[in-house]
Amino acid sequence: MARRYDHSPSEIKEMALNEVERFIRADGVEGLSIRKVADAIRYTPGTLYHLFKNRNDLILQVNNRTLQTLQQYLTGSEGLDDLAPVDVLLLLAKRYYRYARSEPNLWTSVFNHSMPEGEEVPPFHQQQIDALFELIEEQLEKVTSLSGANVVPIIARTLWSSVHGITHLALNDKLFIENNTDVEEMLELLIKQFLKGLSVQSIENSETAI
Amino acid sequence: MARRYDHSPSEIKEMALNEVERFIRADGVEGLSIRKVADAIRYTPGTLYHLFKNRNDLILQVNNRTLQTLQQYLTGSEGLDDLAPVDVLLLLAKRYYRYARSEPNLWTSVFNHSMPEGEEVPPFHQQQIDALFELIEEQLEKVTSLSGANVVPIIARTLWSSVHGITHLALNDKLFIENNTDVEEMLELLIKQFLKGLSVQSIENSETAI
DNA sequence: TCATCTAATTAAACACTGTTCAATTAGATT
DNA sequence: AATCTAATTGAACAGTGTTTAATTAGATGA
Repeated sequence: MARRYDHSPSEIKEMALNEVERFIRADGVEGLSIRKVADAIRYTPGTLYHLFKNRNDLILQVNNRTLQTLQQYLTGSEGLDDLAPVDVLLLLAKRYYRYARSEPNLWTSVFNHSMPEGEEVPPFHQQQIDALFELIEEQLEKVTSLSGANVVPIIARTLWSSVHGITHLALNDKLFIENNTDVEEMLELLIKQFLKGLSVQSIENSETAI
Repeated sequence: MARRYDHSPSEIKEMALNEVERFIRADGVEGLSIRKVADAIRYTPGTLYHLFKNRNDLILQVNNRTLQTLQQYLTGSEGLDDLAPVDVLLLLAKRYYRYARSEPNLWTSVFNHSMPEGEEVPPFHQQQIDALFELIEEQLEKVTSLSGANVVPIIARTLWSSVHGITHLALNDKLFIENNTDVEEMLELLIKQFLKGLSVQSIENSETAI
């Protein structure tokens, strides 16, 4: 059988990606099998290889979806506008962690993924990640002591990588003091101390104790 | 052929783990194949399954080795004793990052690893990770404003998770502003601001600008 | 309407993978 | 020398990603 036209190419892509997402959500990237995906949408592996470059392509596209969902999860239900920048950052950090907790396999798939040797992270994916950092930059710009500074992108990435690190270790059970460690408190600690540190610097108080 | 006694069980284990390490170092965890390991040490997969529980067991034991090496890399060549705590933390952070850069696949194997569903991180591995955090706690204890505080373990994990996060994103090319972003400067920024924030708090300056 | 063309789809093959297990056999024990 | 035991093997099972030649449904042109 050939040229069934049961579905348009983009319909098949959509169906495939939905299934890939389902498999990753349930069992992580390791639980993803092209044959199973093909079965689920009632096509064969060959058709998938016609529409996607390879397994990695499938994963990458679902990862991009996940980043979009995450972005919405972070910005959604707004009400961020009338909060102080610190509090917005705090809320974003907690939401970042909560999303990771709610979709550990999808989140892990995004951030444990790395391109096969020689291949570059495709631009559409880079942009999606940059968009995330922009949320943080936006808030940092509002902190008077930093507005207009061209260090903002670096500060944003430093702060957010830290939030990311706490989330990453917590999710992989590598953080334990006792198992009731409150991760959200750690996020609060991080953001408050880091921003306090920044404000001190800008107020020219550099040589305080330690 | 059976009961060759060419090598003792622990010799075979040692040889196997050396090969596993070689494969992970070269091609990452995905490049690891039990059959290839067996071939390399001139035994068969069955023998490996006699000495190890399964593939995950192999990985876990090499990951533990890696953590030991990392620990040595961090503490080695001493000379840390006559530095200020901040500077020790700075040095440790940079070494952490540099080690990750020098052995990206081994480092990634440790921190992207998670146990199969239902299984717990074995104690010997937990302890190895705790030992890492203790290095940080040790320095934080020396910061006068914190000595004796029972929050030290949490502060240590917060700070170190942040260092970890920066390293993690940098290693997976998810940090880019421009590709010449200086990661070590970010680590410096993080640690300095975070510690500055802490000292401000302890000096009772809580409500400074922002 | 019918032959031709084209591109979507398939089945089959290739070279792998982790894991299990019955059969073998080298060396220790009696 | 016969028996026992446990280390080691080979073969089998049930998968995996990927490539390719063959098929064929539907569009195109005569």
